[in-house]
Amino acid sequence: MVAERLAVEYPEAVCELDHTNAFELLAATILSAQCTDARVNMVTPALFARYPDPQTLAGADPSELEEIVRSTGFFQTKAKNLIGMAQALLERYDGEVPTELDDLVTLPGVGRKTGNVLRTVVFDLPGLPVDTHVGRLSRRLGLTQQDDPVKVEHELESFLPPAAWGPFSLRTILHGRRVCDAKKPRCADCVLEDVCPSSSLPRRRGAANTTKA
DNA sequence: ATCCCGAGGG
DNA sequence: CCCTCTGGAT
Repeated sequence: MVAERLAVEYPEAVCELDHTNAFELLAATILSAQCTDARVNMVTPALFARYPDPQTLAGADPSELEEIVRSTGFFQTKAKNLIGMAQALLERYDGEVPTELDDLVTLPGVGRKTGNVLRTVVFDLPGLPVDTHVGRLSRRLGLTQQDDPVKVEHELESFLPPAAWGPFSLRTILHGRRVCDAKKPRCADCVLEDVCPSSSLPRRRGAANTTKA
């Protein structure tokens, strides 16, 4: 139900982190932690020009890399993770980005959210990235009561078909940014208002639909 | 003051 | 479970 409505509203939801291959998306997604994708897209042109592949990134000078990624926040950690990620790709994966989540999450700076982004965006494999938007909207919509992103991910995956995982995540993120933002959700402009238990709009008793998805 | 496509460590 | 890491936008 909710997933279908979002599909109608955002038919072409895409990942907005600029990239031309899996390695670039991996680096961009590592930088996206607690940072807007627009900000990430401001630094990645210089990043990819200076370090176009795992070989060059693995040998990067930490302070030079820190200056390039500084404006994305957590810059010391992110620079260290980017170098470690590139070294791990060379040492353990022949310089290629792995496709299995269990492999992806062994890379420095890569957790389930980042791994699932890679799977659904560049590998066309099942992956449900649960970021702050997906967690917040899933709770507001009554799709889960969980707070832990891993538990949210598993609960959503239990009633959504694998082919819908990625698109649901991308559309939920778009809806979270445009309409259902953290501070002041615009319920009057929301296509899910009639089925949302958290809607701030007046509504007659019992009008909210309780079925999931 | 609060949030942004989090992850790692204790 | 908690805490820390960080800058930019609103």
